[in-house]
Amino acid sequence: MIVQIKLSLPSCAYLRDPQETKLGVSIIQNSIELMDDIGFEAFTFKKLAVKMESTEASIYRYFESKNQLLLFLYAWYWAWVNYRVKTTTQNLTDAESKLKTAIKLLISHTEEDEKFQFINEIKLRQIIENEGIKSILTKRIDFINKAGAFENYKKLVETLVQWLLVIRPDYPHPNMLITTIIEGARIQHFFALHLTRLTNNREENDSVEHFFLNLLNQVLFLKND
Amino acid sequence: MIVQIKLSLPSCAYLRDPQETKLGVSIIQNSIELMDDIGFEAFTFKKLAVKMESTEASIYRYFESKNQLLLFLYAWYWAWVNYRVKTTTQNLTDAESKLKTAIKLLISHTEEDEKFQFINEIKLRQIIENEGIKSILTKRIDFINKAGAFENYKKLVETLVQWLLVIRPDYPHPNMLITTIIEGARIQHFFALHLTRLTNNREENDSVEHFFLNLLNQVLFLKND
DNA sequence: AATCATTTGATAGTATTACTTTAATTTGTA
DNA sequence: TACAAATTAAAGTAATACTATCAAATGATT
Repeated sequence: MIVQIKLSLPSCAYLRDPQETKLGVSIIQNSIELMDDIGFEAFTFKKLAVKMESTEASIYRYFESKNQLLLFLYAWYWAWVNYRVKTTTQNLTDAESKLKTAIKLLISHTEEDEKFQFINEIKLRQIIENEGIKSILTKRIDFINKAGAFENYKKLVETLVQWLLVIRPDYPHPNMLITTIIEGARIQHFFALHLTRLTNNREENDSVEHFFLNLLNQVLFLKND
Repeated sequence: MIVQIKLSLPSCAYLRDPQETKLGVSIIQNSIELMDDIGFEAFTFKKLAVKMESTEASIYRYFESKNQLLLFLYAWYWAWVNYRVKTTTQNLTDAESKLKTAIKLLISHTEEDEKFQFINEIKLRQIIENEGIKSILTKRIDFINKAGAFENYKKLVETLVQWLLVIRPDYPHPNMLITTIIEGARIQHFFALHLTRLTNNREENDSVEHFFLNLLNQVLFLKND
C-alpha cells in the first residue's frame, strides 16, 4: 500500500505550499527533473514553465525565486531523511545500532522511496549533493535560518548527537563529529565523481562508508583526548 | 623587506593574467573587497567597475565572467596556501610535525601575509569559506578540472597525504582523511558563524582545531581498522 | 443549476544583468 | 616621435528575473 505523506516544511521555503495542489506537485516534480538535468545556474522559471506546459506567472505564485525553490527542495530532502532515519531506527533498542544504522543510511546512496512517489529521490539527492550548499551559502543565510529553514537538518543532527552521547557521554565534540560525517560524506561522493585524485574510492564504491564508519568507531571506542 | 611573489595559476582562470598589470591588480583587490561586502550573488562587473572607477569592458578583457573571476580567487587562494605550507614546514625534519603544522595552518584563521600586500587575505579567506564551493559546484566542473583549475589544491592534498603515509603507511584512506579535514574545517567555521546549533564551538574558538587534531591523532596512532 | 471565490493561463511589460561591439583616447616603449 | 597595445566611453543586444493585468477555468456552496 502506498501512503502519501505530506512533510511539514518551514513556510519561508515557499509562498504557497506546493504539496497542496496538482500544479504545485507538478512544479516540484518537473523542477527536480530539470535542475538535475541542466544544473541550478541554467535553470529558469521560464524553462520550467515550458517543460511543464504552464506559465512563469503560475510558478511565481508558489515560489518567489529559484533560490527559494532550491531551499524548498533542500528542506524537503532533510525532512525526508529525518523521517527515514526515524522509521528505520525505531525498532532498534540500543543507541549504538541506532547511530550506526542512521549513519549508514545517511552515507549510502538511497533507493527510491515509494512513500513519496511523486518525488524522484535519486535525482533529488543528486541535486542536494551537487547544488545543495548553494541554498545555504548566501548573504541571506542568517535570515532564512531564523525563519526555521534548517530545522529538519538540525533535528537530525541532534538526534544522532543524543545517541552518540549515550555511548560516549564525555565526548567533547559530538555535534562537530556528526556534521563532519554528514557533510564529509556528501563532499567525498562529489569528489569521487568529479575530482577522483582527491579521494581513495576509485575502486570500491563503499569505501566512503568504510572510511566514515571507521572514523566513528575510533572516536567512540578509543579514548585519547 | 617585502617581496612580491607572483603565483602561477591555471590559464583557464583568466583571459589575461591580472597579476601582470596595474588594472589587473586593481580588479583583484576591488573584487575581493566588493565580493566580501555584498556576496557573490549581488556582485556584478558593473558595480565593480564603478567601485574601481573603470569600465565593464576593461574588466571583461581579464575575465570572461564573474564565475571565472571567483575561480581565479579560488585558485589564487589555494596556490597561496600551498606556498605558505611549503615555507612553514621546510625547516621541519619529521613527517609528523610537518603534517601537524600544515593542518594547524589550514584550520586556523590566518594573519595577513605581507608578501602579497595587494591582497587582503582575511577577506579572501572569508570569500572562499562562504562562496568558494560555488566555483566548483557547477555543471562545468569536469571541464575546468581538465583545464587544471584545481592543481594547487590537489598538490596540497598530495603533499599532506605523503607525510601521513610516512607515519602510517598502511592507512587505507589517506586522501579522504586529508580532504575531510580541510573541507570539514571550512564547514565548521561556517556553521560556527551562522548555524551555531550545529557545532560545539560556541565558547572556545579553537575547538575546531582541537577536534580535527584529535581526529587525526586517533587515526594516526590508534589502529582498529 | 447558478453563484462566487479561488486558481490558473495568457499576454505584456520593466529593470537588471551579462555580455559584445566599435571607435576614440591614453599609455608604454623602441 | 611614432607605433602598438591597453584602456575608456558609449551604445546596443539578448536573456533573466521578475510584476501586473485581466480573462478563463475550476471548485465549492447554496
